[in-house]
Amino acid sequence: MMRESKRKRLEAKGWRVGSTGEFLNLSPEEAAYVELKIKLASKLREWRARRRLTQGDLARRVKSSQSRVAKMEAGDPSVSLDLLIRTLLALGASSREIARIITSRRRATAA
Amino acid sequence: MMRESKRKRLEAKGWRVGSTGEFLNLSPEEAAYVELKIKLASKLREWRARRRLTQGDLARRVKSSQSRVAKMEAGDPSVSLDLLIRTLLALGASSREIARIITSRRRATAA
DNA sequence: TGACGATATGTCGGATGTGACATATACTCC
DNA sequence: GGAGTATATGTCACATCCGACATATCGTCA
Repeated sequence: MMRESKRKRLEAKGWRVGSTGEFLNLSPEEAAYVELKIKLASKLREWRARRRLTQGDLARRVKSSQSRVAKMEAGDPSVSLDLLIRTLLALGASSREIARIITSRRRATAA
Repeated sequence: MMRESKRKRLEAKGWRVGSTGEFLNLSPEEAAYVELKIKLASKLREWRARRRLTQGDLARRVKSSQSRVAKMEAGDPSVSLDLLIRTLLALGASSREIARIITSRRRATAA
C-alpha cells in the first residue's frame, strides 16, 4: 500500500494548522487516516497534560523514549496508529474510550 | 515495546477459539490489543462475504495480496492494527463505523 | 544574559510489517 | 478420482517503524 510517499510532501510543513488538509491532494482514506492519527495523538497529549507528566515520564511508563512520545503527540508520519493505540491501551484506556476518541470531533489546534 | 515475544507463544495454536485467552498469560493491554484486532479482522471478513468477493478481489481493491488478506482476516500476529484500519478505510468505512466495530461485542467464532 | 527543564527534530541500527510468491489444504462439481 | 476455485500457511526481500541517542528550540526564572 502506498501512503508514505504522499505523506512526505505533507510533513514538509502545514497540515497541523487547518482541518487536516483535504485541500491538499489526499485521497479520502488518507485524510481519514491522518485525522484518526491526530485525534489519538492529541488525546494522548491531553491525557499526559492532565496528570502533569513530562514526555519523559510517560515514555518511561510505556517503555518508550521522550523523542518518540513527542512524535506520537505530534502525529508524526513515523508513528503508526498501531503504536498510538497500544500506548493508550497501555495507559489503561478501554476500547470504549478508544472508540470515543475516534468518533470525537477534533477541536481546533491553537488559534 | 515488547509484545511480539509473548504473541508468538499464542499463534502456535488456539486463541481463536474461546474468548481471546485472558486465560493465557496476556497482560490486560495485550489482551485488549488482540481483542481489537480480532474485531476488526472479523468485520473485514464479514464485509467481504456480504459482497461475495474473494480474498483476491479484495486484495486487488486495496492493493495487497490474497495471502495478506487471509492473514488480516485471521488476525495474524504479522498484521498490524494499522493495516487493518487502513484497509477498512480504503473500503470506505467512516471513523464512526470503525469506532462502532471497536466497541462491538464480539460474536462467538463458529460453534 | 545564562542556566535549567521540557519539548522538538534528526538520525541510526535493529525490529516488525508488508506484498508477493509458492504451496498446501479445503470444498465443490463432474 | 481429477479439475477448478477459494482460502490458509510459509517464506523472503524490501519497506517501514521503533527506541535510543544527540542536539536544537522554547519558556521561565534569576
